[in-house]
Amino acid sequence: MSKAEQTRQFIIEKTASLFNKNGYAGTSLSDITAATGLTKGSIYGNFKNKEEVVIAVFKYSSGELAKKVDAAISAENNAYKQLIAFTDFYRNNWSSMFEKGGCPLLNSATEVDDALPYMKTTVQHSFVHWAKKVEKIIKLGIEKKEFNNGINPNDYANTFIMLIEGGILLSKMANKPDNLYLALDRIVKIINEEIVK
Amino acid sequence: MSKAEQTRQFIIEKTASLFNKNGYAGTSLSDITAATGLTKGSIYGNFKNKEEVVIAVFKYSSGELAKKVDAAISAENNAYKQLIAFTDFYRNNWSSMFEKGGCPLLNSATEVDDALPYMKTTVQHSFVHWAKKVEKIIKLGIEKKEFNNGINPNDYANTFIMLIEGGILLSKMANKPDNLYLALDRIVKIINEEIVK
DNA sequence: GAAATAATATACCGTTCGGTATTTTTACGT
DNA sequence: ACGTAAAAATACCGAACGGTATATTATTTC
Repeated sequence: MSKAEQTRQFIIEKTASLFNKNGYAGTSLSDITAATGLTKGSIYGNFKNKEEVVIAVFKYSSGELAKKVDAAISAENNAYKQLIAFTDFYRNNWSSMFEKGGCPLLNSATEVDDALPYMKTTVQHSFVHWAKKVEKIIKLGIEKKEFNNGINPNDYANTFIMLIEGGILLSKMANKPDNLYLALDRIVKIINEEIVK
Repeated sequence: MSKAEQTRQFIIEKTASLFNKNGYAGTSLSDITAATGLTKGSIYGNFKNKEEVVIAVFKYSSGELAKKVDAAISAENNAYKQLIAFTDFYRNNWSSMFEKGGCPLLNSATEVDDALPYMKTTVQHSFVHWAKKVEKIIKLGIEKKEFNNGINPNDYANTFIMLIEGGILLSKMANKPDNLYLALDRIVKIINEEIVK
């Protein structure tokens, strides 16, 4: 990794929670220089403008989250355990996520949809990709005869995502994980009562 | 209503969807003067600073939403019908809500929680108030023996809110109401299978 | 280790930011 | 209809904004 690539990565990592906490419009270039200890010249030597930083940071933040979720899921060897591991991931990691400003998909989605058109498709893809991941587990469960085959995997995937994002929103607001836990319990209930044979 | 009160209200109404679409940090005073046709002098004659506009606009936006939800609910005469009317409200009004930038509670919550401390408690109260409203209907249903009495009204109220906010988030991102409908269907299913006797 | 190149810092650009005295206009009570 | 008080427009403030040309300092490559 060249010096430039190192610096680029350094900027992205130091800026990630800044953007996630204060938003894209709420984070200035001076905030970025302060957080990194670098100067504007250095930032603009590695990114052509603020937009490019925003996009790179979102891809990093959502990518890191996806990687961790994937790791939790792929540690299990059947569809049921994988779905439970998926819910457990949020049960175990909400605290560190909240410290970094919450779910980057949730935060970016609300800021982006009307205000930053250049980011909207990127965030859209993240949600679709997330749903596809959950969907795939459910489809695997159906294939392996673990799960009922009359169900709609995409609907269940989206239901889980809505519950998780809603749970994060309410828990973040209340400064306690109760509602997120409630949402995760609801997901587990749905898995046991409607998905599993 | 004095001229000043009229102007104040005019500014609030014209600015509401601006803030809801572009965020508080993403909306400048020039945006406000452009939207109202007024000058900075006039804005600052009616509000002491931008913060005060932000607070007034959030109270207006969330208040208008609450009024409409209340109207939909109070048109019904029993707890079950009221809960269904609550879900139907979003089924019937998502389109106009999306045009104005989506749910002001959702949008404000994500921007506010780490960045605008002076707004956080205000938004928190809105969520609590919302949950209390739904909770009250469920409690009424229990009192009137319409609903099971072993259930936790607060948990169900929060589950519904999480599903609605998650549904709005995903539907707004996808530019179609499918997932919001899915969330609302899930709420109805819960009402029928777990709440109603 | 020196030359070439890449990366960072400096100093500055024009613009927009939130905010404010002051003047002008409008609304209102009599 | 007129005088007064309230409201809105004008013109401006310093600071911060995103961005850039140039100079300086590291880092490669031979």
